[in-house]
Formats: sequence, structure tokens, C-alpha cells
Amino acid sequence: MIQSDLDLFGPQPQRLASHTVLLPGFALAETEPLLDALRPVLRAAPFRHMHTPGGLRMAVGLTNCGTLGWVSDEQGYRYSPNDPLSGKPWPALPPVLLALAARAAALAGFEGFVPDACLVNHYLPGTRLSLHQDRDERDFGQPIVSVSLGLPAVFLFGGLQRADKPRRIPLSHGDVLVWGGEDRLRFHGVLPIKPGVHPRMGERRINLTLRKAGP
DNA sequence: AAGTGGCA
DNA sequence: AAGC
Repeated sequence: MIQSDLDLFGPQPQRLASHTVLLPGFALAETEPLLDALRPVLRAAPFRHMHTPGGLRMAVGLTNCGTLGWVSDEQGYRYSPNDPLSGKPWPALPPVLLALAARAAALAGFEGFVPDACLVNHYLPGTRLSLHQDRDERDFGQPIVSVSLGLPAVFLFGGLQRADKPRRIPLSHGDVLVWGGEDRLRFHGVLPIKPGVHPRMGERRINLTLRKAGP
């Protein structure tokens, strides 16, 4: 045989840590419905650059959909039901995205995941996201589901202390990463995006991060 | 050249 | 400090 017979079944889930699973290409068959669903979201709530509580501009453009959206300003990090740009509620979480997240979470061992927030991050070549924890959600028992679209990225997946040496996880268009349980508060980030052009997405990466933020 | 540490 |  030329390669492993396993290749006939497509890329297999990879367990990166006890409660962390990479599902290579899991969203590939649904990228078009996802992008169709994203278009009206971005019309209603365009990407914008938020600022850290210290007043520094974040390199990623971001927006949200769902009943809650992650925001950052001089007041700090928090979830808000309204888009500070429009004053209106964030656009609804598209059902196709909710369903995808629930299936991915279940595959990773998190049954009954019903996200109420999706942070949408926009990366141009050179954009990075420094090491941080997702800790603004109410229930750390709920996992995080991350969907990668467009240009590839190197995801940094660290430990519970900032100084823990992060692993480098290559992420491609259509990959889905799920982490929760004892991995829920691991520091993570994204290295600067390498210049390039994705055949479908152009010179950008979009990351959809689904969470259960509220009660 | 990363990886850390330290910082409002 | 999800930045420098």
C-alpha cells in the first residue's frame, strides 16, 4: 500500500491534550453555508478594532454574533448583549454555526453544547493575537469551539501559566479545535499570519470562536 | 530569533 | 496586557 489505509477516511481527530481535540477539516463541507450565514452578520456588525483596558489597539478586527458578544474597552473585558457601535443587539447566531459547534463539541466529549456567543476575529497577514486566557465567561465547564477559515495560522496552545511553553498547532481552512475541561483556561494565541492568498478567502483569516458566555 | 518577564 |  502507498500510504496508510487510514488516509481513505480523511484526516483523523487529534487529541492535543486531555480535553482538547483538533478536528482537521471538520467544517470544510460547510464553509459555503457558513460564509453565507456570516455575510449578513458582518453587514449588521462590521469588524472593528477594539482597545485593551490599557488603551492599546488590538491587531485583530473583531465582531460578534449571538445573544452576547465579547467587548473590550477602557472599562475592561466583558460580554455585552449590545454592539457598542450600533447600540443594537448583536446579530443572531446562525443555526448552521450553532449546529456545527454542537457536533464538534460532542465529538470532543462535550455533549449538549449550546453556545450563546460567537466571537468573529479577522486577521490580515502580519496580524497576531498574543497569549491570553478566555476567562470572561460565566461557566468554565463549557468548552470553546474554534473554526478556522482562510489563510493558515499557527495556533499557540500553552498551559495554565503564561510562562508555560506553548505548543505550535498549524490550523487550516475548515479546521475545528475544541478545548474544555481542565484545558479550558489554557493560555493560547496566534502567531503573525504569514502573507498569502487563500483561493476562497483572499488575504485574510477569519476565526469563529463559539462560547457559552452567559447563564 | 524565540521565549520570557515586566509592565498600567 | 487579547500589547508592547
